[in-house]
Amino acid sequence: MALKKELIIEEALVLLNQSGIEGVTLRKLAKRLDVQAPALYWHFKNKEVLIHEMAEAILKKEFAEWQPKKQEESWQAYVISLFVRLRKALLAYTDGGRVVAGAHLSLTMADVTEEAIKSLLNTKRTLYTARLQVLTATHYTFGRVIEEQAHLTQEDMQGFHMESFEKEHPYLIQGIKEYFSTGRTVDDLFNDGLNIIFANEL
Amino acid sequence: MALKKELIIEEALVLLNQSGIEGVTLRKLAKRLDVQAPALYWHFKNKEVLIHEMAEAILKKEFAEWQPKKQEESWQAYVISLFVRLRKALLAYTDGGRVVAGAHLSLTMADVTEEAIKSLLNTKRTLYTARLQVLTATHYTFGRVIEEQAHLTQEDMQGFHMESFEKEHPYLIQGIKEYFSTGRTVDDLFNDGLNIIFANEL
DNA sequence: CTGTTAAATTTAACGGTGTTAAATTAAAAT
DNA sequence: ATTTTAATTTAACACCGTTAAATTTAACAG
Repeated sequence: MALKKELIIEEALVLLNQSGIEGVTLRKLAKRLDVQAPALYWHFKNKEVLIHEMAEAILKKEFAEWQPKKQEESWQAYVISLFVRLRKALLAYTDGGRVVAGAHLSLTMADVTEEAIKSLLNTKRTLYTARLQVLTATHYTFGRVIEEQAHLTQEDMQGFHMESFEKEHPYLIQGIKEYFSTGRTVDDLFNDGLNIIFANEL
Repeated sequence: MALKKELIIEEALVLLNQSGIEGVTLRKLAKRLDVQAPALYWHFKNKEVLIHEMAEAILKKEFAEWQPKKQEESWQAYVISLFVRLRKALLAYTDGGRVVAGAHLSLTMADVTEEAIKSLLNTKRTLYTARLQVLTATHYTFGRVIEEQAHLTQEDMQGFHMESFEKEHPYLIQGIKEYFSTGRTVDDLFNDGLNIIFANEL
């Protein structure tokens, strides 16, 4: 039976979640599909295109249905929820941030952006402000998730002197301690960043 | 004569600027240094560590000397200038954004963050707000630069229908046209994003 | 059912990658 | 001068993306 593009991407995503973007090799993917590696080249021009379609698939999982604004919800809250969903989509797969950020010209991202700008126009914002805030939030979200997913191993910690680091970065340390003591989560922190970006209406 | 770590990284950066992160291979780097590839393993545990040190070097080029706040400059303007410099540092090398974002636990980044937070404390901001805004700006800057450096080739454009895209994303298109017509540059756009993030003092 | 065309996959191979182990040379220290 | 340590080379391994050509599978026309 012939391979289906859908199936290939689905298995590639499984591979992605198992061992990250470096674990997605054509030979491993082919083995998963009970096929030889070059067979994949009938379906994709090259690996880059495959990754690109994986990125689109990751976004589509979250933004398949549009899930409109609730009655009691403000337009701003709705837009923020879009970016919360974007982050959720990226976090759903290992290295999801890097994978999707590397995929240029995503249609789904364009849809999300358009929806966000359009929604903000129901507030006092000008088109320029709306677009600017949405663009800023987009880059913020990607930068955020990419760092979140760049988990630091214990190898990174070796040769690292906590004492001197604490002495030279007191505010940084205090901020981190404050963060842990108040019981705030990384999700809260992400949300706070979004609220800063969308705080003003002009 | 023995190789010097400094020299290795410097040549690696040349290679990076010549052909991007994928062009940085140990064999090519070794050839540049008139040496065999495995010789590099005496100086670096593995390639990841090399990339990590390249990232640190990229940041150090911009943040070697600290360049204090000018008299007439506000503390907020000074902090913004720090992020302008961060972007400049990342843009100075091909794939600089990806390279530095992938390097976990950078001391220079910690220094910049600390300086930014400390500076903002000279305004009405609380430590939490200062830290939050700096963190947001950091992720924004990385996300921004990574997208800026993910230049889309003409291959990406193939199979892309501009007409239908324009119809389905009118605000996105209008924003882009507006952007080009007013003569604003990508640098202006980045700046506007920073101004949004640091707009409020609490 | 047959012959033909097109779709899909396999086999074999190429040049490249990071990395390791062991042998070897170069430099430093005793 | 001899021993020890630093630095590099040689050779090889397992893996990677990708291509060309041969081959199989499926679809279609008479």
